[in-house]
Amino acid sequence: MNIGTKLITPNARDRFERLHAEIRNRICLLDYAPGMRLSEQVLAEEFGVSRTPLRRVLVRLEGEGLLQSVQGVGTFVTDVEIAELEQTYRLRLELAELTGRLDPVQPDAALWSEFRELADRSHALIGDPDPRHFAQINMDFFLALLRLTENEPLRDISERLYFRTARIWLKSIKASTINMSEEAILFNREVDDILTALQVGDLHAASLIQRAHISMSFQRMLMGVVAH
Amino acid sequence: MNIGTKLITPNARDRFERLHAEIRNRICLLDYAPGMRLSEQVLAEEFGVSRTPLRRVLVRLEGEGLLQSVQGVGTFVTDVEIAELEQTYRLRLELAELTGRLDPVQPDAALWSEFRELADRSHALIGDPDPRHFAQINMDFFLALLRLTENEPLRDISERLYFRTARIWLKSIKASTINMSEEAILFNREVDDILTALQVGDLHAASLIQRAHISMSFQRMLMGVVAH
DNA sequence: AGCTCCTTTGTTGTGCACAGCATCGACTGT
DNA sequence: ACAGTCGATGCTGTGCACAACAAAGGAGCT
Repeated sequence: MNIGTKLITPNARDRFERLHAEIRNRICLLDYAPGMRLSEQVLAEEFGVSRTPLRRVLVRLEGEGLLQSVQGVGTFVTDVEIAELEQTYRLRLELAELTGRLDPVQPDAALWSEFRELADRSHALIGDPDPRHFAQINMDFFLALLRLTENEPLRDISERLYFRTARIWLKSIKASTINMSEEAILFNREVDDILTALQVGDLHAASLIQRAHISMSFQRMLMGVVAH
Repeated sequence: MNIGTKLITPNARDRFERLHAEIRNRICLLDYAPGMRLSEQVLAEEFGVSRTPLRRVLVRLEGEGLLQSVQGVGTFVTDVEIAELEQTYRLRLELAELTGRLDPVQPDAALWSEFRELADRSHALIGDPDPRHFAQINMDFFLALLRLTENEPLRDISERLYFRTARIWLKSIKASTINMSEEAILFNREVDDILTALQVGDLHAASLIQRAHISMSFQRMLMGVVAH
């Protein structure tokens, strides 16, 4: 069976995964902004399925804290309170460090080439600071770093928390386009610093650098919120 | 509106929560053992609903890693590989310690009375070492300790990981009934030690004690697995 | 004018019938 | 006797029609 027919004839599970990833991406990239109402019928028609399988995806996303359905009213993209956002970031700091301490694994050839690509993409970002590109690269880089640990539960919950808060970070970045270039430069420094640590095989150092940058990123985000 | 009518006329959301908690409990208390097949139709009839709302619950539980549905075959209670179990326990150790470090909050009167009740229940366990009672008390104690932090994301993921692995611990306890009494005594010591730390207001110490006991509990569990 | 009630409209939630799929067993050809 | 095939069976997945529900708007009364 080639790839073409696989795309044309997806079984139930694959279709579910596709829809899930697609809608999650739209939420995380702010195509669906926090507070926005989603129509089950419209989404179902767009994806060419009935409401039933689509609802399954929405239920999953509700379990992940990205959506909330209210009978008779609608399905809404969740927002994140500043208090909970701070708690999540403090937790993510600790988890980032754990990534370098629990079941760390040296990157293989495939992961290295992915890191190199990410470095190129992030460099290109300085000249063209598009918020959406920025968010996508940031997400890809985070997910790539997660592959440096073999601890699957740790990966799961780190991913979960990232998807829950990344869009709020993106929202604050978009709110102040002046800081976009500066933010892109700082992100490039983060990527370079972490890759340097990885090149000498010090995964724990890499995770500490990541931790520091997450912390600073959140501080800048708070500044931005206060300034506006 | 009194409680009676509320129980008779539950709205959709409450009903969902009830079914979710009920089935999750059955899985965690081994009423539904790992590998067992659940029938959507049988469950739906038992709870007096159609398959549709029940399936919503099952989808959520699948997202939490407790179930897995396969088209044409059935819905199965998941098992946990020994490798993943070890990873999860190592992660839970760290999270337990974080509970005492991130947003700790002193227990209020209600929580204190709950702790006293738990101490009584765990003492009663020594004379009557029933695995199911043991599991229920262990779970209630864990959830009570979680209320010592105000960090909601931390509570969420800790709960999640607990529900995922608690049943495996219970399974290994049930496999060797000889160790039940000994295990109950050790659990009582854990409760007493932690409550002692809480009485002097040292939440971080309490979390470190919990961490130590989780670690030792897992070690004993590995011994039991090797012995059988 | 302002308030109340009711109707209308659009949404998510539910029940049911059927499709898709995997498994098992019987049947048939060799 | 045996292997392969085909059909029966029972499961989850899907589509559709309708119920439950909440919000908005208008009619009618004070």
